Amino acid sequence: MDTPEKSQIAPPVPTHEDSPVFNFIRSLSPIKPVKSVNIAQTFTSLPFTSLPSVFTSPHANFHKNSSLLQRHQSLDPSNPDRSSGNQNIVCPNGDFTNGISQRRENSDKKVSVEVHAEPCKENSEFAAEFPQNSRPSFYNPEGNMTACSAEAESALETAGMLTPIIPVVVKSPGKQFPEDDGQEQNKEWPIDTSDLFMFSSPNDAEAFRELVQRSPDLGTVCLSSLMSRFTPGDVSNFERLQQVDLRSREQQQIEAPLCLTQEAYKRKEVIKNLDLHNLDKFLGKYMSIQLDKNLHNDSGTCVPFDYAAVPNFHRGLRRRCLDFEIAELCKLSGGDSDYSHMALSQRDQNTLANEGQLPVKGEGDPLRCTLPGVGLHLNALATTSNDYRSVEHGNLLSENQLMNAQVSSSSLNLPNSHQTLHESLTSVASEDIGSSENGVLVVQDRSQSCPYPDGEELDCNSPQKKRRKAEHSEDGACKRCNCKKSKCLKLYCECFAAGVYCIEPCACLDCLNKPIHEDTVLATRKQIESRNPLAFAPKVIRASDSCPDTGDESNKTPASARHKRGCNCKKSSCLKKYCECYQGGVGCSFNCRCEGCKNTFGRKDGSTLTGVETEVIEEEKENFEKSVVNQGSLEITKQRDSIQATPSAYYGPSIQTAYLAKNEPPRSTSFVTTSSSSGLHASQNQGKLKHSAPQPEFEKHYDFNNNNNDGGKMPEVLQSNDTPSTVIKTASPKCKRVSPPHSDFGSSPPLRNGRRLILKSIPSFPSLTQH
DNA sequence: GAGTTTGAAACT
DNA sequence: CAGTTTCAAACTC
Repeated sequence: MDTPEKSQIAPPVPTHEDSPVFNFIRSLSPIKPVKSVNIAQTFTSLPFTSLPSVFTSPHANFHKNSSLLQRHQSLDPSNPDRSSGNQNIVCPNGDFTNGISQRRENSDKKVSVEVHAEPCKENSEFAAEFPQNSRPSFYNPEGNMTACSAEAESALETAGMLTPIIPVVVKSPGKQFPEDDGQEQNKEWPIDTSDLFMFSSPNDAEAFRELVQRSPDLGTVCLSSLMSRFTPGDVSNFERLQQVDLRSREQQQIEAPLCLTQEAYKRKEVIKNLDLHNLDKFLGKYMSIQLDKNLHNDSGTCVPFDYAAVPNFHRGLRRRCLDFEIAELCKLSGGDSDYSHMALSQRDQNTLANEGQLPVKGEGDPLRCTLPGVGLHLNALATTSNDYRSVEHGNLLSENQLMNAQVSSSSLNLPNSHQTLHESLTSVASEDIGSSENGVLVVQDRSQSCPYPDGEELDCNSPQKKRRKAEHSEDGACKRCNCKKSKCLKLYCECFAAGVYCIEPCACLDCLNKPIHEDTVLATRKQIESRNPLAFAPKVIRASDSCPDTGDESNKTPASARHKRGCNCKKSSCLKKYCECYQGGVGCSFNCRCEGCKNTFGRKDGSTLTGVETEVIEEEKENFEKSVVNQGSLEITKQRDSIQATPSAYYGPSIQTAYLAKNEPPRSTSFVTTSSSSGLHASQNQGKLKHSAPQPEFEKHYDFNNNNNDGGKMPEVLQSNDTPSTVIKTASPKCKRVSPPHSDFGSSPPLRNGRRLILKSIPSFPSLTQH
């Protein structure tokens, strides 16, 4: 336990009154270390000039949960004695428990109070999982940390701190941490140092913290800056992570100040239930980078978090999409697992739950101010009002994403436990990372971030804006509805149909498509899916840009895709957006039952356009494509998102089993994936499919008698990504379209160009059915 | 902005 | 499963 180093660093302190801790405590005169609300405490002697803005955030109360309270000497210049002599504290027994330590740098410049947590047996597995290179390093590189439990505790108690102090961690860099030698019974999680002090107001507390953060040369202080803006759940998980990390800390010659709020401690049981694998990695890397940045910046000064510089976490995946699914997912994974605190503080979540979305307040955050539709992002955070079960998939951030985005966030929305989700998200290319007002990280699809160029406020009530909205809201992006009677619980509602919650820009009435009505939404969704398993599937199955065997540029045109079910236009000639094919930018196919089809993207009859007609149509097409720019990639993204964020694998049925359930042989196929998406998509999809349903079963329920392609051979796509495949029945409730396999497409212009429709994957779609 | 048209969704 | 109704988006004025 006791190592020579420890003795050298921190000789025992004879008495409590004379102990460095006691002196240190006394030096903190501005703060009366008495837990009594009756005692007015001031911070007047501290040179902070303004209240930290952070306190206006939802984390305003977070000082209670702040993990680390550290002070620089300069905090209290009136106590010169603090700077005298080395006052390292040695933990007499060196037990690796918890505690408070006074820390003094060799340079005698830094003093900090740190709370350490012991390694936790229950976390040992995480230690193994946690990559060494991603372990957090919240340490001052040169810091020699020692700690004392008994002394510190006694001293603090002597000083009048009534808050129980928990045993202490002793650790010096390079020292061996003793194994958890049977002290489990004594194990308690350290309390928040904030609890050791009473501030006259939260502002004081925060000001104190802020002040500490400004200490120019106290690198580790930055940690408090970081930690102070975590949600309690973040902190608790982070602490847990650190506990895990303690075991191997000696290998890295580092040590971390551990911090754990009482609240977090109370949540220990909850934390225990979490699979923090992803969290660990995420937090580890994130913190590593953050702290490394903070601790090792060139100037040697603490780098405050720049909220404005925080990229938008909400861009990248799906906005409010799939809240339904995640809610369901959480339910499936055990409703008692509290994922919520990983994403939002309770306060935040309450706000969310009550409003269906987070209030859009961009104060102090230019980014948020300027981001149109930020509410959309926040919508992604939709949670249940009670248990916060919902965590948007988009919240799952891969460490890669985080790293790439150079995260500088104050608070973390921690990923949930689903490794698969995590993995799937790591491959999302179009993600940015940002933070909400609450610092909640949300990943959102860029394409769904309503990127109105002028940053104009969304107003779906304006026809022009509506139109533009539509342009930007293809395939579920930025859906905004105007429902009056459907309560946004029918497919009439674009939001609902797109699998997203309605948000502020919606002009719907009596909307039930909100997180607070999650149960209703889910139930309705299930009901609809029971009627039509593909009801929430992408309507347009887009061709891949990676069709290897064609190289035909036209393959990338909308004509290479098809509406999964086809249209039924009578009067619009498939030339207006009434036509779903046209709206989706795809040509009509034999699946369509339209009359007088003049779809410029491809007529149902496959008639060839020539001469002027072609030119006109091409022009039209061009214009259209401008309006749905990136739609192709969007579609891919969407499909990928669908798979990633709400893969049917997570819930069950979906397409793979849909037909099985109906015992219907799949017939023609509007549901054709034309070498859909990218290989990524395909591969992922396949992977997911494997998860949810045995491949053979999947194959069994689709008609692969593709006449024009493989003559009924099993599509290779099911074996590899490059295989042509075929047609899948659309699963329209009414089976409206039963087209013969696909010579149809062969006759259509796109196919005539040599494109082959390849069933690379079945776009996933939300399926809530539990299995 | 109000009214109309349109076709999908829902219902019978 | 066809016919009808409902619905909301698209469109027109």
